[in-house]
Amino acid sequence: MPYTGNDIRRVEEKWQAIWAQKKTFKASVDSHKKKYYVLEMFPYPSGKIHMGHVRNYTIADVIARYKMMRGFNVLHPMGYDAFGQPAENAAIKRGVSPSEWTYRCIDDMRAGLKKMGFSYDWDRELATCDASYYRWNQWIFLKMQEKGLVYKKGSPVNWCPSCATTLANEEVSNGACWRCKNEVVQKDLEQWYLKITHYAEPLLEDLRTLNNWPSRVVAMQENWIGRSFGTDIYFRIKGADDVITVFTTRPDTIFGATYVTLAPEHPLARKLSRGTPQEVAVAAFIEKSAHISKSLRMSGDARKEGIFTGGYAVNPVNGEEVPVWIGDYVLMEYGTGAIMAVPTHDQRDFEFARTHNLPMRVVIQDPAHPSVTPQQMSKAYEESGVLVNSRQFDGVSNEDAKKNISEWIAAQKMGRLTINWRLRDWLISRQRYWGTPIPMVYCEACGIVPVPYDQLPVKLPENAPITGSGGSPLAKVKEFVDVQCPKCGCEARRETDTMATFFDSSWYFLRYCSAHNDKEIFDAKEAAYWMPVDQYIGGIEHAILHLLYARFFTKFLHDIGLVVVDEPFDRLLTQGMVLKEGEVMSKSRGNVVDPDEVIATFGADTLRVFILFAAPPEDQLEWSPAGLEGNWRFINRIWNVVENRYRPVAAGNGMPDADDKKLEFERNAAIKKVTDSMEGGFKFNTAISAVMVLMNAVDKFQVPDGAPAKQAALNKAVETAVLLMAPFIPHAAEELWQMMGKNDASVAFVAWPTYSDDALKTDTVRMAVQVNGKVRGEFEVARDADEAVLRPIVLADEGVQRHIAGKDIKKFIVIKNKLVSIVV
RNA sequence: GCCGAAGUGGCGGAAUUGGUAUACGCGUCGGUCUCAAAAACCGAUGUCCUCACGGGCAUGUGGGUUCGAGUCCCACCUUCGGCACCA
Repeated sequence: MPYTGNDIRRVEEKWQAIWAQKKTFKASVDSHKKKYYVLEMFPYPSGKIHMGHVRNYTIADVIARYKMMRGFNVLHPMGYDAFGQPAENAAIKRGVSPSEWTYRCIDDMRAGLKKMGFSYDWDRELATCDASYYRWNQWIFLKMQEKGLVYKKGSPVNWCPSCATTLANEEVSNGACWRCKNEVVQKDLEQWYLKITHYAEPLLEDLRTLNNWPSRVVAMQENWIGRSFGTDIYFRIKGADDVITVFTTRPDTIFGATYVTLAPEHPLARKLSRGTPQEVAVAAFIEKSAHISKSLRMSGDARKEGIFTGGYAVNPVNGEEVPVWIGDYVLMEYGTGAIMAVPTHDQRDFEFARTHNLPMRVVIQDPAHPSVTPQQMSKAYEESGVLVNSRQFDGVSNEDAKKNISEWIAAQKMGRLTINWRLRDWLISRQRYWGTPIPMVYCEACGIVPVPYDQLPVKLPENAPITGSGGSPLAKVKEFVDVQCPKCGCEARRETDTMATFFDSSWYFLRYCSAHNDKEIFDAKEAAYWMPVDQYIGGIEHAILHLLYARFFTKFLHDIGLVVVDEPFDRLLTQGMVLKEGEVMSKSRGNVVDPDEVIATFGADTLRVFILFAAPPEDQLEWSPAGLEGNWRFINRIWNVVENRYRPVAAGNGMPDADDKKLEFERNAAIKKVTDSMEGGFKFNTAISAVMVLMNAVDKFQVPDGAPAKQAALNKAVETAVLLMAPFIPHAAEELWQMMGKNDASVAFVAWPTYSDDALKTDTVRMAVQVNGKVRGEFEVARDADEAVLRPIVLADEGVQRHIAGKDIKKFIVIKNKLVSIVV
């Protein structure tokens, strides 16, 4: 009977019920067993699970189940990243409270996850919107505050008008909001920040230890943190006490600095113009720059607008007085907001200088044009060369000069060596309701006061008016806002912003270690046992955002002595997207395939096999109904063999014939191939194909009536196939294991099959013969045959003779058991 | 511009890391079974020349190393992703 519709549902539901009832996948600390922590990036509960979830979690589940069979003590938890804006949008649109909507979605997600048969320890399930979870967000915030890593400051921030909230730098991509894709604007606001920059160095350096992360993720984080070594150089203002500090990575060009450029926002920009004829024009220019959006100002074809301040600065290396300009291409937020301009050797400065008719001087000689004058140049010379016009450094290569000049400048106190980071502190306050309240209180007398630890959690009130616009909803909840100052007891008011939801997900992997601890954030001993996460799986979209924040939190919690490790995720796998007709599945495109419908016809096991077989886990995956059916057929073939050909038999003890040996070879080869595929980076597609090859051999293998030895050989091969497939098709595997009369409680913990190298050594091998690099023949010869044996056989062959007849044999190369290469 | 990943049949993709390129699956074609169809099973399937035996050409392009290159080296091309007026 084929394994179809109702049958599949019956079997899958049966085993899901058994796993739930017996808590088959409950994990607990066992110091005698080696642990393995498998984690997938937990979902935002927005409704039912989709194919992206299915792929992500199937990958994780197969790894978890494989490791169980390998004897590891596996922790495989699941939870919900439950705070966030969609819940508020749902509240506005449907009139349900964010809480109600979220918990309803969680129920739907959970049902979908259970239907897939994932091996979670459900006792560790958590949702970040539970007060039992977010109180520890507040706890971490206060700890960070205690350690000086939290501050509030007013400055220009990223503001998404459509989401009506601030955004972290990491949440802005190409000037657009990561969530709604609308344009982000700058706004001056006072906001809470976490000093992630305090960890810039270890966050960058420790990337080198993450050898099991995809190199592109490492590269992306490197780019994001963006360290550049350089030199700060002090330019005194002529006729004033002020000093302009410029940052440069090209101190070798200092003698070619013919002017200085300030960002429009630079504090000295306006000041320098005071009392000069430029004063009015400068004020107008600064005003104008302030009103141009950042993305427009930074856009590719920028025009290099600027204006002379009227002031002059002194180049410390040669005492030269150079004009100070304001240029819109200089950014206040990078370096010092001021640069020394070297138009001959920096393309941007070159364009600016040409536009505004500023002086230039060549200080690095282009070997191809040794006597070129600035007037003759059509662009800046940014390559290497020898210094000229640079006094005592003339004749030095610019590579050496970088070091020599910067050290000389530092020694002369004309500047100092410095490091600049691209990474900015993490803006975490959001003007939204559905998030963790920031545990701070404003008191007239005491200022900003942290909520004492024993008053946690600061609970999110149920009844805030949510409109999606017009400031923090919590500000309108009087009972929430009004509070006594924890310090002096006077009337005070609570902070009404909530935390960015990336705060919640920055440490959830630690909470899983003791998910229901209500005394501490987590049990340090449990965390010491389970951490780090051995294998983390999730989408590439978190390459910077979540993965950077989680690393930051882990380092902080390590530094305050709570966790042993200082990197949370040992191995990282970023799964590819699921496409249909070449496009990402999405509601707006109307090309989504509902996992439920697939499960209803073919079962979760088929869906799992399809999604793993169709492409390597990191690659994009194209949805294919035909492929899905092919994978269902494959499961059916195993099912049919167990049902129709597997017969319990007393171990036969006849001599194995050639067929038996062949089957035993295939069985061992399959074990080796599947094991290697799993160990060598979870190449599920080749693992499954190896079992397909084994099943092809099983199908060909004949068992005549009354041949117990042959029956036993077949049984052994079928049992192996079921075990090798067990991580992939957990429901069918359990059922088949039972059908074969095994009485293990669950196939999930039956030991992974092992292979013997002896069985893989056949008596004879097929070898190819090449003549002058081209394959001209094939031979079946005894294993390990050497040249003495091979030479006569090979040379006698007609096909080979045809190509070597009448020619001298120059070389006769034997690659044992593989091929013979003849050169004539 | 800088950094990262990748280019293999009609399609998804294999290739023990320098050793018989195209495993496995999908699709297509042919066959068995059937009144017929579906399902299932069996066989064929890179491409060109040849009735055939055979042979030529094929892993983005062009070179190189080697008895032997999808794999190593050099120079390109294309695609995807990240960063970017970052001084």
